Amino acid sequence: MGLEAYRRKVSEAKHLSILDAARETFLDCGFSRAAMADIAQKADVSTATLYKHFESKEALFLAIITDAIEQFGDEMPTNLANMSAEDALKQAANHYLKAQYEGRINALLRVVIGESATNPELGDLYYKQGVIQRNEELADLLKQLSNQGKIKIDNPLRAARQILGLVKEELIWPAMFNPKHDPKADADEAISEAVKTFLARYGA
Amino acid sequence: MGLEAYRRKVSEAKHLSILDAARETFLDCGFSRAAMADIAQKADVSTATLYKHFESKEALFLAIITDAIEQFGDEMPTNLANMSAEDALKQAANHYLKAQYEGRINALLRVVIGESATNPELGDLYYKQGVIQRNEELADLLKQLSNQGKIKIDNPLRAARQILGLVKEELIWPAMFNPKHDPKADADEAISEAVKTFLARYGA
Amino acid sequence: MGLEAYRRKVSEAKHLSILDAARETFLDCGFSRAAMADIAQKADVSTATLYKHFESKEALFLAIITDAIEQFGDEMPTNLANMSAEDALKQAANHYLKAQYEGRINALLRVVIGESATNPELGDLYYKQGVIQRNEELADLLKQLSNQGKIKIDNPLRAARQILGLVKEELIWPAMFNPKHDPKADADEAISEAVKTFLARYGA
Amino acid sequence: MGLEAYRRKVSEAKHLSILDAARETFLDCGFSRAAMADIAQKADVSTATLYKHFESKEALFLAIITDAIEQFGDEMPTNLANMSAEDALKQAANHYLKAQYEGRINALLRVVIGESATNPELGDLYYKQGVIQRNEELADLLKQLSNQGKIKIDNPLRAARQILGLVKEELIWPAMFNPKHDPKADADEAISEAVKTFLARYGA
DNA sequence: AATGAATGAGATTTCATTCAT
DNA sequence: AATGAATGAAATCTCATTCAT
Repeated sequence: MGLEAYRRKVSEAKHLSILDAARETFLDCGFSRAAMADIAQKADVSTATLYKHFESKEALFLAIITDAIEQFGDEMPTNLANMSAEDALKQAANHYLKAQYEGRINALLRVVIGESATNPELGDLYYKQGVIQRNEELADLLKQLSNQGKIKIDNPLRAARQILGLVKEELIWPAMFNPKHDPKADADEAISEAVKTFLARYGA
Repeated sequence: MGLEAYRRKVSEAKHLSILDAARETFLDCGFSRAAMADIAQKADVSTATLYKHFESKEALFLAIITDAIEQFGDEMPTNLANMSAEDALKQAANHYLKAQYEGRINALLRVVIGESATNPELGDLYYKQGVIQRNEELADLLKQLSNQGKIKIDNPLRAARQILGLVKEELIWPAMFNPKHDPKADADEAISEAVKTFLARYGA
Repeated sequence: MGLEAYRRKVSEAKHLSILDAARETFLDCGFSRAAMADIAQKADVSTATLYKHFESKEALFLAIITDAIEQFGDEMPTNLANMSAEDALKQAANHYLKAQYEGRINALLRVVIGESATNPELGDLYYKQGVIQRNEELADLLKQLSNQGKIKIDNPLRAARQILGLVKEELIWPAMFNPKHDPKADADEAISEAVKTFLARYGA
Repeated sequence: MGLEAYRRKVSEAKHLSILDAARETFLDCGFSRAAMADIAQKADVSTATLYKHFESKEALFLAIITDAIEQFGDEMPTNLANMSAEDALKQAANHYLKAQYEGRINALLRVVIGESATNPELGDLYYKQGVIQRNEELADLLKQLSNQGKIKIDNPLRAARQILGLVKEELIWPAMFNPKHDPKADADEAISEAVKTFLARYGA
């Protein structure tokens, strides 16, 4: 079915172009300020077409969030366990940072947090799939390091939260208030200090 | 001028009542969803009066934020230096938590973060006055504890950020995504663990 | 309170002007084709003002219907019982007709009937308040005539429906399909014939 | 041309399926609320095909009405003249009722009446072909009964309207306001009473 | 011939802000 | 000074109709 395949291809292209435009708009403007007409224009379709693809502004927003969440997890490097604890932690932190800034996850976070007051299910979804799950991935790494005797940990999930807390406070939290925040200057030192504090307690 | 004084008093009362109503509305609904008409009704004034007191919705919102910021700092207990480092840190953390939850600072944070994408000056203001400044107050405490030989710290501001990061990750961050989050169950243990990690590095 | 009174007067004037414009528009165009913007323009107000007075298109429509229904009943002349049965019935029929055509009740009927498929409560309301109630008023007249021995009736409500059926089939039904239908030419004869048939059965 | 014949057959099948779907939709929802996309879906064709068969929504609606009108007249039983006047009239009334309710003519009527305000030609068409013509069929029956000396009538058309008016007022009119109206309970008595009044004037 | 996708035009509704008294 | 009423501009969403394949 040449026709059908062609149509599917075009439709998928439009779908992606809409998602891109919506993502950009929502992350730049937040949910309320984003206008469906603007999104349509950016995606080079009519608003009617927009509504053929997503049945409401909320549905479109949710699709953006869900999409973003689904792409989490690919970011954690896998062979960290072959390194020293210090190097593994630093590299994990760097990967995390890169994803947050280059993937505009910080911008996403701002919007989700801003909407959480009036849309708690959204906040819940993001927290469970976007926050806790990533914590667990880090906890897995810590468990491996612990099994290898490189660190000593009894509660890996809490330990994961602790090192994340140390890193986020310096490198993520400021970006919540400033969309142009650039962590480059502070990153290495902040990560290094976070790891130092972490290992002061958990180092073997 | 008894009459003039009376009028001023009434006007000030209205001003406060507007601020209260606006605060409640903005924190519940976020900036965009909050309606000036609702605020006026809650404050028991007309919309026209609202605009006599605040020239725009943005100005009103800014006043709320500024007000909130001004009331920071009253929360840090003063005589912590007479305690053990552990107790002082725990008590400071508890005070911080109490202010965040009882004063609805978490709700404020959600809104400010949500607005920071489109209103960076606001984010900047809040971050400088509302975040950094409180960090510095905590840094002062750490300095005192350090001077008394109870802890060993070379960079008090970073240390302050570190303990705050440890506490916030467990007790504040979840509330960003869930307006009904209640930290009571976890608070003591989380604080205790944060202090433990902190002192593992900085304890005397 | 001069100001308050003035405002009330202006507001009531606008309210009436909106009702007039809405009535005209709904009766001319039906519910779906009537546009709130048109109604606003005809009433010389903005659409926003329209929505200050009536919270939705449906509410406005319902107000029109309710208003119309409330004005029923003033149309039945009261001293018919002093006449011959024939004259009384003829005069009642004429009054009925006049109300239907001059008051645009036929137009109202068309719209209500058209909406009844998708809005059964509306149909129910109109049937109970607008149809049955008027039947009962006519039944009262018949009862009086019967008590005076001018006619012989055991079931006044059915008799009322019967004479109304005889009249409506000739003079109202055609207007349901033709907004410009004018009954003048046929009215006298149709009424006279209806009364003749009616009295053939119920005449004393 | 076997292929062409096949195509014609398929096309005719689609035509009928469209008509069915449109009839159902229009009668359920009225003209404005009926959506062409829904009709297409119900008919299992694309909207483009819909427009190949009917050039506009109005044309499709008109086709439905015209179709319905064309099927009138098959409903009047033919051998009524062999009965007593009373039985013939009762049976004619019953047939009429059955067609109205089972054939969804009442639903059709609601829609046509609702549209007559903005589409007078439609109302005119229906009134002439759908109302007057059926009246004339009944008038024919009355003429036959009259010729047989069973009733005495000088103006058969008016007499037809009269008996129809008597019946419709009780059994059709209520259904105009209530799509779920069921006449079963009242039908026999109402018809019997209508016939009684009719024969009081016209009985031989 | 048939279709799924696309859209322009328009619908209802909302709201920050101003105006007349 | 205070207000209730008013509004322009814009938001989301719908739908009859057309187009590219």
